[in-house]
Amino acid sequence: MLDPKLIRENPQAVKEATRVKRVASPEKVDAWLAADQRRRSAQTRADALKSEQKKVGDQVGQLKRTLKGGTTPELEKLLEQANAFKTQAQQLADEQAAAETEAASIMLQLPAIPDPTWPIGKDDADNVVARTWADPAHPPIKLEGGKKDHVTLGKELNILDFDRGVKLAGSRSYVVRGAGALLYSAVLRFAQDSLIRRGYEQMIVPVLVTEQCMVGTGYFPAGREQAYITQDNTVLVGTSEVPLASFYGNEILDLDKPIRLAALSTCFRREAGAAGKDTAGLYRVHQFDKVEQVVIHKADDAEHITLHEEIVANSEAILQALKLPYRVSKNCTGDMGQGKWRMYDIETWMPSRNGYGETHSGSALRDFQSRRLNMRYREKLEGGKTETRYCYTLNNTAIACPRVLIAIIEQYQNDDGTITVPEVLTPYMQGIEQITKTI
RNA sequence: GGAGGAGUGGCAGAGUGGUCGAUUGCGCCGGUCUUGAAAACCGGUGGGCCCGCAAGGGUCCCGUGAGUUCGAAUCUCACCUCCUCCGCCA
Repeated sequence: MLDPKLIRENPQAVKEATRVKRVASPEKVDAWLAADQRRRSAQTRADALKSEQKKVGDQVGQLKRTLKGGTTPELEKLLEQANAFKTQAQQLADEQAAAETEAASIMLQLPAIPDPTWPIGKDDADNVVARTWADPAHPPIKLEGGKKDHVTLGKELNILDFDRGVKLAGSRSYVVRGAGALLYSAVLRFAQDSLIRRGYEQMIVPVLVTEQCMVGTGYFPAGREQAYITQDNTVLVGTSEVPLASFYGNEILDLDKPIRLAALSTCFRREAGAAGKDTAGLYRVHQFDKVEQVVIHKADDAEHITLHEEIVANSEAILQALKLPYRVSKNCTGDMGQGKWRMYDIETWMPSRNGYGETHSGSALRDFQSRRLNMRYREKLEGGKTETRYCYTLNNTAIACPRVLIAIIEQYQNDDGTITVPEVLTPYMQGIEQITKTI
């Protein structure tokens, strides 16, 4: 959601945002302006009328009290007047409500204005690589000389079972078993510990949330098709960013310092419209587990940038500890989505793709979500006064399984078909340092 | 799932048709007093929207939404949430 004042004062900037982001359209901006104008006009008239109505109502009350149940021509006349006001006020209220509903509905579709320093572009092909990293001892490998992809390796070692996964749950389903399952949770636990050390509060949150949370975080209404919705109208989240960012919704916070949150949760995505894309393997699945970071802080652009860099650095530290080659890209405007101000993707090297695959996505949303979530804080001003402002929010993946397992399995494979467990994960692996076929 | 009860400001808790956006206490902020602090005393203390350069004015908000009424925190209906008891259950 945008600041209404901004749209009124600079509609051109919002129209430009619809263009570079490829979200909504300039016509939507004009439609909002018109609805907003109608809304305000109706309210001004309705408020004035209601004010008169109240005065007459008060007179009726006073008169009735003195008359104690009786009536006079004066009272009759006042009641007639009051009834006339009532009808008119109802009409204006309806007019106002209709315009309000329309304006609100359009508002939910409008894009936030992206940071002008971020790349402008159409889609992910226009993203700009900011940096690339690889441990010199663990460079990106290619699938040649007998090296295998994670599907083949996983099946051979019996740590991945796609056939039975599909039997249990349909397409894009999988089972991770044995040492693979240990590796799976080891990665997640390592990421959690890493964030705990960096001062992030661990949260266990609902993954089945209200529609309000989905709208509030900006996933609805645009992304309805991507979500599983239950017969109770609750929604299975595609990321714990949704419950984390919504956690303080409808509240006014005292924000002495940024609120740093992290949650491990299962995530669900329908992947509607992705039919035929990345069908094999662990890359694009309906259910996965992810450790997510969310930061809530004051409306301050400089701090926002610092925190955005922080959450990306947190994730890079995890990948570096795992010695996985990756690169960080600035997402161009066309690839960043409706609410983002800045966005980085981290892509990890995946030999089977012979390229980098997206494993992390870190966004800075300024007040886009907090306006939708009605999440504010009290800013102390000079002279002891306070002002409520909308918070700024950020989020980034810390690690997501099974997707990152593609990189781990393929990068850490040995010539004999075994997989070496990354050193930082061995404390979580019950003494297993190498995954071999055991079943 | 069945039967009852309840949702009021940061918290506690009054208020059952008008002068109530709401008594009071606690908390919080400012001040007086004090070497300093505490105590005591004095004052202040919610949010949204609309009009306005501003000062200020108007309007809405007592779980949510509809309704009754000239007028609703107060009456009616629906929904949501919480509590108690019973049943079932990881």
